[in-house]
Amino acid sequence: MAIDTRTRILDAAERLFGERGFPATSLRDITTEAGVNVASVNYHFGSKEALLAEVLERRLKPINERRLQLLDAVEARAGNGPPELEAVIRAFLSPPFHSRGVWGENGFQRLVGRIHSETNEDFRATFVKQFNHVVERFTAALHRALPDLEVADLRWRILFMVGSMAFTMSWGPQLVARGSTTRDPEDVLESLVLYAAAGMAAPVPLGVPAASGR
Amino acid sequence: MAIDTRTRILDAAERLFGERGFPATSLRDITTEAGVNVASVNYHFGSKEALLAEVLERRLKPINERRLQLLDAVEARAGNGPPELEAVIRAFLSPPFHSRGVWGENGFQRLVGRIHSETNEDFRATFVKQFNHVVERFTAALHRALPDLEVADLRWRILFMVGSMAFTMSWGPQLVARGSTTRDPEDVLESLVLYAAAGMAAPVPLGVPAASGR
DNA sequence: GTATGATTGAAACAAGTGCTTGAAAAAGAG
DNA sequence: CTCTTTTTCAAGCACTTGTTTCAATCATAC
Repeated sequence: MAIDTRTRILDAAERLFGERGFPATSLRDITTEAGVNVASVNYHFGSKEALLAEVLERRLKPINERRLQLLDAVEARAGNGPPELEAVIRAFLSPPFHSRGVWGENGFQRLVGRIHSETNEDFRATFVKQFNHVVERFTAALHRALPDLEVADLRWRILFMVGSMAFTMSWGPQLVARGSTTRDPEDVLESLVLYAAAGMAAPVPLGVPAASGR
Repeated sequence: MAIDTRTRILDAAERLFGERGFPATSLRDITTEAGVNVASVNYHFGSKEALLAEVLERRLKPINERRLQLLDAVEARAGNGPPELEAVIRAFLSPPFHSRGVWGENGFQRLVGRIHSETNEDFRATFVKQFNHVVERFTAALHRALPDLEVADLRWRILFMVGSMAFTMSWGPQLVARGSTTRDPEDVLESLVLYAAAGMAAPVPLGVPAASGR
């Protein structure tokens, strides 16, 4: 059955890309693990890179849809007033944490944390484009929640937040494994939300807008 | 001259690893760029992986030394009292920002952001070990600055902070290039310090220590 | 000078890469 | 059943990978 082969390839690729990285995983690794023929990857997906794109999209699409859905709810609740900061941040951060098998296991979260490193610029550009809409909506919401913060500053802080999230996805399992800290993912998410909310609301840097001396 | 060949290989490797990633960069890419023979890599370093280790150490060692030096100063200034939170964080974050050629250019910072993704577990373990001493000293200092925060929580927040830093190194240049925000590195560092300090000082999650319901 | 050791160079090594081929098998439609 | 389309398979494609070999070259000491 065709669809079964496709899914098995996607599952194996997700696990192995997450574990070893994209360039370090060969099509033979994937097809061996999936128990299918090498040629089936090119038959079903066209190329190794197209396979990666589909691995990513399969998980990211529902995550981003969920983010927007949660943001809609937060904004509806706020009416005409500014949305609540912590709620906006939670809407952004919680979906990836609740996407199945967060810690290690299927390895998808680790994969996300490393997209930047392992793909060429063209691929990255199309990947980022997928996020643009989501990022812009959240930027706007955060701007309303934090009117005193310049958008330029806000963009940096969003990058900081995404970095914390991605890094937690990548290294979190290792941190937990070493036993120096133990918490279930829900607690980690909560901790991250509080951290990010406080960071977002941090005092604005001194100096005048741009071109300020240091 | 031997030392010159070594350095040229290191420089080329640093640039290319940073730009394309470790697995995606071949020894021939490196030696071509460096203008040396392929065999010289194995002659001088032993293997591709050993080359990576030396590329990392060359930059990371002075950065970590500088971090400890700055932390010493902060702690000396604090005397017997708790060190100032923001100063501790600045001691940790500023050295990599001041290590030559921060934004893109030589690409080392980007390389750091992606170590996790592109190396096997053994390599990663030895890499992390290099950091242990630094991380432990900063964990202790932050614990004194934030006595109400449990160490388990603190470790997560340090991970968040490192994530923000690594991500800023990786994606920052791209963000700047897109023009949606412009700031010189010094301002970005300042922004990151304020963000991290606020996050660190965020209220402690509800619930009792461990095993709390959610 | 020659001898000694460290470095470089062109060429080749075996192994692995992503991808294609063309025939066999399976599935679906009439 | 037959005919057609979709899917699988073993084999092979041209090419690249990290690493090794061994003779040529360099620097230095005697």
